[in-house]
Amino acid sequence: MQFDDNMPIYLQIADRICENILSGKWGPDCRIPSVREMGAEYQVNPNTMMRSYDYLQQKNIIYNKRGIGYFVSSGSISLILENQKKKLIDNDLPQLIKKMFLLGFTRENAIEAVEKGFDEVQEEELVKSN
Amino acid sequence: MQFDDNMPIYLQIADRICENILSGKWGPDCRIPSVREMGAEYQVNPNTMMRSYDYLQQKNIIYNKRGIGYFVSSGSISLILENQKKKLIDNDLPQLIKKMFLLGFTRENAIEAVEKGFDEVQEEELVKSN
Amino acid sequence: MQFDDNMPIYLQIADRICENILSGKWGPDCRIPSVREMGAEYQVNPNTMMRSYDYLQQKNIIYNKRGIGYFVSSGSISLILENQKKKLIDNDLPQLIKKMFLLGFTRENAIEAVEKGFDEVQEEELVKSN
Amino acid sequence: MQFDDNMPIYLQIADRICENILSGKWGPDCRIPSVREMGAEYQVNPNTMMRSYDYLQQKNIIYNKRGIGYFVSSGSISLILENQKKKLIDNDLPQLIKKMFLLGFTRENAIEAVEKGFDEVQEEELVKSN
DNA sequence: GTGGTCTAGACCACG
DNA sequence: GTGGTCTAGACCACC
Repeated sequence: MQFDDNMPIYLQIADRICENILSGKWGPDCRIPSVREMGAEYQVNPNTMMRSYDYLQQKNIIYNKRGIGYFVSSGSISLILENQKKKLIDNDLPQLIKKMFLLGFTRENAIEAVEKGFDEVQEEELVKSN
Repeated sequence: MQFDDNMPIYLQIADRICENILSGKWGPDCRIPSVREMGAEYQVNPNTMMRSYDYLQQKNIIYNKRGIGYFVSSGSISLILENQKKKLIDNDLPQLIKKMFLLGFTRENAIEAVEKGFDEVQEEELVKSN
Repeated sequence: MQFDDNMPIYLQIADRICENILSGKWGPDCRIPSVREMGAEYQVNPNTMMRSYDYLQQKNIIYNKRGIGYFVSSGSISLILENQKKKLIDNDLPQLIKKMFLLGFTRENAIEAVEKGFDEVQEEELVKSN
Repeated sequence: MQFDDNMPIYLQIADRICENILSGKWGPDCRIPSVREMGAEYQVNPNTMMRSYDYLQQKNIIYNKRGIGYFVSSGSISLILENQKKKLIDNDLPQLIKKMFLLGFTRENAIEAVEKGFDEVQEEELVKSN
């Protein structure tokens, strides 16, 4: 796997794990691979892997059974979505809007652009689902 | 000034300087404050300030006259802005909107969030200009 | 059974066994269930169960007849309990009370907390014995 | 410094730092020694030291200024006391009470013992303050 | 100079 | 076998 140099590897891996949970690869209370297995898969030191697990456990997305391994929490999916939503609203969106503002977009321009963008995405998804 | 912990301070300051240029505070070939003055204003280490100027100079947004100071470049700016605008509309915005869509935002939710965000930015900028 | 994450499981089980001995469920020289039976009851790995027995045997609380099973020691227990009681009154309790005092508990707070705690334990044990 | 083998070193060091804050050695917004300095003092690897700081930052007891160091949070003292109180009520006290129960203390015995212990501590502290 | 991340390898308690 | 802790040493971004 390729890693983006602008973000810690352990966070990128945590994101990947979240994706796997969201995609249904690992359901609730499913055991995820051990630190060492996962470390081998991502070609990463077990310590680094451990950090990803630590991080996810701290966020209540996975939990630990001692001597056995890590497991997906039952509420994990909603927690992940909540986290992502929070990040989007608190960081991504304001950042983009500020950029638009500085580039001379008026309030109306901005809204219009979003409406247009949304319609396109909606249509795209509609097509995909057929 | 408050800094976002997720981005280098020198880049955040560079952004602020760009804003000031865009807002017309500093016109073409206008001398901008010295590293020390600016450093004092933003309560930041002069080294950090210097990095911001370095970065902007590298981007041809400001230029340097030795022994005198830094000045706003004339032509390059609008070109850079055009590029940014294009990139924003073609990449950043659709990407974000898609993300919102996948996270369950409805068209109305999305527009509402953008309106709210825009108003906040607008107000923020108003405050800053006083 | 629920386990406390801050203590080894085998020690927690050992405690439970001690409780059962104290409560009279298993009298002196009474044979206690096999490692497998007990492991099944507590839903625990037989290895872990074995560790509990090892630990208790080492403390002379139970003894082993090869090929037959584990048995409750006769004389040693009451002596051990006496020791524990002494240690509790002389060390553990004063230490905890001092801590409470330093953390701002009043005499009334402290007594109230103990009463509440005692009632909870009592109820818990009542439930368990059913 | 001597470390207790039953607890991770990084947590023991975190406790020591808390004590130093409580004792007033490091007031609010005071910079605490760097990871490397502290690591040298406690004869511990900087990574381990970092873990202590991580832990305390996560608990909002210290905060970080990038490139400068770690600083004591303003609300640190009440946070520390709160944590300790919580730990006492949730773990230490119930554990002790259970022990007392199993050792044959009645509710009245227990309360009496606590009253006696509290009075002794109170008197002790009175003497010390003169 | 500061913290932050990563690796490599070791040891341990626990199941 | 599992995770958890610790060390040693390296490299990096940032101030």
